[in-house]
Amino acid sequence: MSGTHVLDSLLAISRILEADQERELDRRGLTVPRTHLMWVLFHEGPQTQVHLAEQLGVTPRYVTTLVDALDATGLARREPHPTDRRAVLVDLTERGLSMMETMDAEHEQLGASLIDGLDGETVAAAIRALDHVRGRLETLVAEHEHAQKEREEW
Amino acid sequence: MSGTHVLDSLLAISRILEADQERELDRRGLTVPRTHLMWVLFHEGPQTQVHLAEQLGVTPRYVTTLVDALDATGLARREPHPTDRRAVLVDLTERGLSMMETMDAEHEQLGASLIDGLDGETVAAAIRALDHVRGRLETLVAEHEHAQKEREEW
DNA sequence: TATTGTTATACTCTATAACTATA
DNA sequence: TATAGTTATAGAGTATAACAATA
Repeated sequence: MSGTHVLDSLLAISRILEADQERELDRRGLTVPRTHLMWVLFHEGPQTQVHLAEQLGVTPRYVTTLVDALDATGLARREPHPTDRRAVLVDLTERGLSMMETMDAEHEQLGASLIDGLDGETVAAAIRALDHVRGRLETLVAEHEHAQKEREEW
Repeated sequence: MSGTHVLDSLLAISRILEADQERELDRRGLTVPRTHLMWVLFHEGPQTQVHLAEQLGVTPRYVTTLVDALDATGLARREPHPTDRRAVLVDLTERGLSMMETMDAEHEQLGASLIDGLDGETVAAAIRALDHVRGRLETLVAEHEHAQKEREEW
């Protein structure tokens, strides 16, 4: 009963966060996967496309498309890899970097404003519960993946 | 600081829930928006396409595409509207219905299993916090929308 | 021979604009 | 004239398969 309440609240919050994020990105002419790619560059520095594909959980082919789009809009660029002539290093441009800095600040601000008005104990309990839920979910997902592999073997 | 923790936990949980959901749907040959449409039919009964478009927050044109796909896979069907010959009523087939029943049960089970192992007080505090966060988010989104409208007026 | 990235192709998500049939 | 749904078109997300250049 209350478990369903927790799940439904989480799903509702997800939907709102996602919709708000998409609207904010749209306003800047960005899209979710492109921003995600820039986010990785922002936090981990220049990367090869294969590495980006792993980080983002998408195919290398799709990274080509994303980088093409970011390049065309002047947010990222390809540079030659210093030692491997097959590979390129993708990096943020000045404009891409300053955009990520702005978004990073907004992220912090949003986080603070979410718990604004809640007492410390409730926040602490919520953090405990969220961490627990996250752990449970990771276990469940692992089980699902296991079940799927078994299925695929037949 | 802890606000960012809450936000990051929520985002991480969203990502996991979404990825897991997509994998489960994929396994059944479904997609997220098609399932969402079936979910509405399951909970609210047969609907016109215009009404479905409103419920799902998409264009009527896209509902046509979704219903076409569900029809082609035998999960939903179009029926003539009893009084308005322009309109159709979309309804679940037997197979669509039983699929929704299965998913509904799994949803309940997932909810229960998420809080499995947490004491009642923590769960209560988490629910309080989540409801608060949701309210804050709704306020923020409304503010964003307001700001956007102002921008558009110039 | 294995790996990096790209060309070719295809399906799904989603929108806008124009149109048909009916209200 | 307004509304319900569809044809036409298009951009974005995403995948697989085949291929080129380089390791």
